Amino acid sequence: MEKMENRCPVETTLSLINGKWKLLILKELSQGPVRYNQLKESIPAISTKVLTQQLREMESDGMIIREVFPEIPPHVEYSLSEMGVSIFKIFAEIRRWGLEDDKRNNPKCSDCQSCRPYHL
Amino acid sequence: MEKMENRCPVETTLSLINGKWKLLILKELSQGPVRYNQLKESIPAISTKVLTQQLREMESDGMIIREVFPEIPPHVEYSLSEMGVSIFKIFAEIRRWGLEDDKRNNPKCSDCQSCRPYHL
DNA sequence: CTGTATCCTAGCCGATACTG
DNA sequence: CAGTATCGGCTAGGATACAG
Repeated sequence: MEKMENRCPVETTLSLINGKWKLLILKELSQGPVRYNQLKESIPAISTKVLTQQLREMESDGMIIREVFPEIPPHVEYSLSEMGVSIFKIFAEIRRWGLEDDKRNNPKCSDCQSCRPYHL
Repeated sequence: MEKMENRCPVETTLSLINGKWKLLILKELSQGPVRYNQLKESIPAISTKVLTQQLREMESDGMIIREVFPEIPPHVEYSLSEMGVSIFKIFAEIRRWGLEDDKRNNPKCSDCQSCRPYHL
């Protein structure tokens, strides 16, 4: 799913969250603004490189907002944009579907490796 | 998003359609049962290997049904299962979201390379 | 007609070290 | 604290040839 080549709203929408960690990031930010290292701690398995990468993509997609406080030491806060909130709600819908459907025997979200405290 | 390791309904759901062509296949099947070569012709850009691969995955995920008619030459029909229909509807919802949101300047789905006659 | 079997590539992702 | 820079592995997907 390349970003600029597909013209399908569904694929475009899906490409917005198709990084390996974007849903998780979305979830973390849904609690309110979070700093870089807080994110890193909430999602220990992600590397700094990939975390930054995904954050940059999400920012340029307009899903999240990156606010820099000109202090020393550096201080950066990430938060959901309005669009970030609305797409997050969509995936709450999907979650509902995923849970409803017993046919697929979905184990309830209990111990995603980096997703312990909350549920998507 | 590995299939058997994640426990998140959202990720599980997304993994169901995270092949590059699965949405397209879903769409083709939504019109009714289709034979292998019909699919290949509707989606010319896909290779036989990948087409078969994705079909097999979708089948084992319970989204589609593969029916073999014991004839010569071989005759195989693919169709949506009940679950396939229901997930397809979800992504119709997403499409609606994608189209509503002008902020992302979604070009209307007009000329996906292999997605001409219908819209997702 | 409905697929396998090979071989190959691009891009995602990770580990680790380093920086303003 | 909030990131770059580098190197390198893995795997989904693609091209092509062949088979029952």
